[in-house]
Amino acid sequence: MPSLTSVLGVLDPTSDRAVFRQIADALREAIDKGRFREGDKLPSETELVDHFGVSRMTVRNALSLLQQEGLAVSEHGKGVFVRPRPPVRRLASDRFARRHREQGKAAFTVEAEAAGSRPEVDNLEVKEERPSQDISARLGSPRKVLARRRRYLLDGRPVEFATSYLPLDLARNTPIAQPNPGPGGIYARLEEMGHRLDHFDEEIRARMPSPAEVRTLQLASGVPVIHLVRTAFDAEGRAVEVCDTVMAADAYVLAYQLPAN
Amino acid sequence: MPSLTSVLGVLDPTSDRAVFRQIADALREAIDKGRFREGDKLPSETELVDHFGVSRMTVRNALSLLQQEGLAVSEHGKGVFVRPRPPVRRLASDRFARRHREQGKAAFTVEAEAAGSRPEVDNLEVKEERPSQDISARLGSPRKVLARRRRYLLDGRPVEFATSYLPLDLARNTPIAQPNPGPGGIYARLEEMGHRLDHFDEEIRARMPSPAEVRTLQLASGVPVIHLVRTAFDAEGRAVEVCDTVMAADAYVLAYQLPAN
DNA sequence: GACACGTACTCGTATAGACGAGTGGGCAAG
DNA sequence: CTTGCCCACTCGTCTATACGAGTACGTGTC
Repeated sequence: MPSLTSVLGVLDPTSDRAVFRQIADALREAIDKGRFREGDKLPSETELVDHFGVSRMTVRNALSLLQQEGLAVSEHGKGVFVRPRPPVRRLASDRFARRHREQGKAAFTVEAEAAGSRPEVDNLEVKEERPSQDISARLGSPRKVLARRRRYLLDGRPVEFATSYLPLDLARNTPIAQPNPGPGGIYARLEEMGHRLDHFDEEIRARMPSPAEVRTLQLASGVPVIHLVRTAFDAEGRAVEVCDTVMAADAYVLAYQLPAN
Repeated sequence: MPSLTSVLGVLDPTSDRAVFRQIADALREAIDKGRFREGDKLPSETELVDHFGVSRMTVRNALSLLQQEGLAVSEHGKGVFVRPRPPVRRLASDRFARRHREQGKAAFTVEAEAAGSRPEVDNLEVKEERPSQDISARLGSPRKVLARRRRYLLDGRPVEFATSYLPLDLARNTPIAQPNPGPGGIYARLEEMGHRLDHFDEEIRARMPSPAEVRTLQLASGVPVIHLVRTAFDAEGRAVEVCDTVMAADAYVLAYQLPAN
């Protein structure tokens, strides 16, 4: 195996760049050049201390930088590893087209199985509650809403946490208030109930996760979340559902098609 | 002014939660509750050291956590501040509709001025180059492409860095190869040249920025980027342009409208 | 008043040391 | 062979100290 010097080079003591940044640069470059590949173990803190002749805190600063950048993950007792790129789930903009609703299975399940992954849904919760100000405004200020919460996993890994909100007067005592709303999901039920869906508005933000989100999505540090809020409108222009979704950003690509006219 | 204890509480020595996490929790809670507001200065490291009775490194670990979460920013020589939420630029999915192209000014300029901000474009670069593998595949494998790079700023703050790629056979010796392609931008020129635009495909990812992106977008730590790749197709189904855009995630909300059928 | 300077405060960087805790392999006892 | 333990190695947390560098402000000089 090649010497650390040939892989990482040495420090430039004349540089005004902070030592821990130089070390981070060296590691980043080695990763970019493929000297360390996805899942590979980086040199241990002790090895880096010996190689660069610096204190351990300096090395840890460097490694911490790489983790903030999402390039590396540390595992207690094992080492620091080049962060593997998980398989990406692609969300196409036609995923809510009526033709997809008419089959039966949930969209998430169908797509995941087509991609060769094992889908799971957990943390199911359906309850009535008072809406937050934001949700309330989007739904036309209902006094109470039905909230449907669930978490989606691929091959055991949580990738998405979503909550649907529906005005209570619309959802109470319907299949939508059941844990399993039946084939085609709540959009199919809404249409059966006479709310022909017209269009969806989606708003997309990206940000760093809250500590709670880190827990429920088991996020590595340096992984942002995509926050998507979708509002469903029926043919009369009424907002009939708002779906608030937080996704692990390293697991998703969102795809949209826009007409040019 | 209230005592630090009433704002931040005290440590729980019996807790198994790491001290620096407890300190971060206390600060986070105080921020959430509005005890510290946007732009407010947090207690200095020294004050926190005195208040919690811990060493400075522990306090710095806590503050560093908040910065990674995007909740705080530090300024050398001044202090650590609650990160202000910059005004958000909203990108609607109809922003490339033909009717918007027919006026004249660049979309960015028009929107920014409408929102009361001062728009700027800089770092203009137009050159011919060999496409990367990804760009090449999206454009139908041209040997060379015209690359148009520019950076967008709002009120002096960089918010977006974009590169447009066009097959060279299509763009060479046209207004598109000029630094300023004229009213309506390159999409207007493409249509004048007979490439009637049919639709756009957009792919959206979110991730942490590279060090180079941190520089060009002057990103605070804890701010992800939104990476958007748009491909423009003409009526014959040919990909005539790919636009690769990196946006400061805290400056943008992307909005899309999807039909339900 | 304008300017230079010193000083106190801020965060940034780095060192050295200590102990805790998770992991995995080897070795010895059963 | 299996089980259980120990040990070596890993990263996690925390202390204590030191100096550098950017900022703000007051003070004294011109």
